[in-house]
Amino acid sequence: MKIASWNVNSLKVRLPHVLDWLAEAQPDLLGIQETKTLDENFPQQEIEAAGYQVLFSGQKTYNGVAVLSRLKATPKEIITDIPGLEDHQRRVLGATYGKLRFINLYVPNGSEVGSDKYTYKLDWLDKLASYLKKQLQEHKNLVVVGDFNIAPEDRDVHDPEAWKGSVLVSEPERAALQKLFDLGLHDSFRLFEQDEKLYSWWDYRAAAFRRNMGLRIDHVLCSDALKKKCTASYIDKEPRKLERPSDHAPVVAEFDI
DNA sequence: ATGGTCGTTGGACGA
Repeated sequence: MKIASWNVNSLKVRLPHVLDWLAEAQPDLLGIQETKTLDENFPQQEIEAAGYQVLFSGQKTYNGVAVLSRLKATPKEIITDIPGLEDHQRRVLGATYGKLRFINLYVPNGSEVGSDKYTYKLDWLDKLASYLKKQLQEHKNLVVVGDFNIAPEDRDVHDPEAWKGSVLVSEPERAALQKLFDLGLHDSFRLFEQDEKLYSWWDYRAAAFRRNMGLRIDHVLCSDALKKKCTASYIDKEPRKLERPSDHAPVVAEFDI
């Protein structure tokens, strides 16, 4: 089973790239973030025509998440919020497909360390950890994907000195992500030997992609049981090379299930 | 990483 995550930065603009990538990569499950699309405008027909069933939770202008599946199972136990977290921002979409629990997240960016948005991010991650702790007790096979807006380690940052202490890499953010790892959620990417300087996001500015000035902030996390069945994990840079790309690349993990 | 661009929107704001 092939599971992926992609922050598309507007599904309206990126739909052609998404449809091309579905045809090319053929993921079984894809979590999409930053659809920036109201549910009433969601391109459901086009995605279903590509052979995928789809769930979505959107809002105007900002945020918005969707889950695409070509599995036979009907999604159950659908959630669009973290229990106990009052949030009008559409950042969460979870569903159970057969024996697999799948949660797609668009973690808050945090803007700047010390800002209100940063506080919101840390609080959001704290509530998320409580929820995922319970989810792990209820679901042996749990996959949590998304744009986490956190680079776990310095090797996930093109220039750690320049980025030191700033949003996306700050210690409180990394501690919040580490807390998820400590619950027994594994960064699938690090289960395998990887080349150096592999990232999932590059700023649109300053020709950052061409210069590979990126961060690895998009992740596929998996529970213990799935860690044992994970056979590959990688970042597909190809869509980032296209005309009018998202600033993020799809991240992929494969499981022998 | 001085800023540098996108996307949404119709002037900023968020990332």
